[in-house]
Amino acid sequence: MQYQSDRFDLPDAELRCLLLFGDERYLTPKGIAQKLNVVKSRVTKIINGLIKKNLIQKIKDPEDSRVTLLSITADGRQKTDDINLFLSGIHYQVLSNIHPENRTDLLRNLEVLKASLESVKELMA
Amino acid sequence: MQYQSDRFDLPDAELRCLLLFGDERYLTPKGIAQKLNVVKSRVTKIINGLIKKNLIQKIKDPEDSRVTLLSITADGRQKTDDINLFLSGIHYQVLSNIHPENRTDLLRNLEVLKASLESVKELMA
DNA sequence: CTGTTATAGTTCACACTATGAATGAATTAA
DNA sequence: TTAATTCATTCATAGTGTGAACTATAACAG
Repeated sequence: MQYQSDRFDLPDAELRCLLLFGDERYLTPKGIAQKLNVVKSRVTKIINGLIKKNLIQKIKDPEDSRVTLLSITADGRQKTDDINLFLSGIHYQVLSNIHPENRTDLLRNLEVLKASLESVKELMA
Repeated sequence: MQYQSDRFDLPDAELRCLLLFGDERYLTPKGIAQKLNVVKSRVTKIINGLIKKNLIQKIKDPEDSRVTLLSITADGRQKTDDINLFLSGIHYQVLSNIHPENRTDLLRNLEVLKASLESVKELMA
């Protein structure tokens, strides 16, 4: 993650947040908090950073003035495009280093590991 | 890691640091910095936390009074024993959730993934 | 032997991630 | 129309981490 921060002049959390706008037109702090799995007050700070950098903008929901609607700006769109391009490149490279005949096997094994870890996590909750 | 912190009343970094004393009798801040892969000033803080909690202690190296020798206390030893017991339990559970006939396969695949990730990391350095 | 030069550790300012309590504002429900 | 709920923000707090400046000690070179 350090790479991304340095490369794109964005703290890690802001980068992750910005990328959420690829999927949806408008996001609310509450929704972002859920997606990023952090608390709302944290989202406030992240958002402020992105607004200060002119990557997203904020309007009030006309339906319910308690809620804030966040949308990405043109600058922000440019930035996410750059980031996604970079990430795709990495993903492609990682993939190309793994022989095609090993890939399904690898994925299956990762699932096995994941399932095991999650079941232990269950036990501890 | 959150589990450990809560369970053992130790911040993550302090826990990791304390566990280093399983291997060696005396550690220096410099050596700890290398093992934890952080900067020396960070180690100073971590160490102070552990000393305050009476888990490690500090003496001056009689050979070279620039260097500080850190060693674990009885309390600290007790704590590491607890932690290691807990960790062993988890490791055992994780392992027991993975069918023995899959284990070597899993390890092999993780190596494949690791190698791939590392070679990409190389490219970017 | 004495002045560099290097090494070990600390302090401090800074940046970032994250939580939770308290607050203000708007909405919903009784 | 109160009362309860919801949304977002602010603030205090805790933690991880870096890097520059500084102190003290040790090693080295003339």
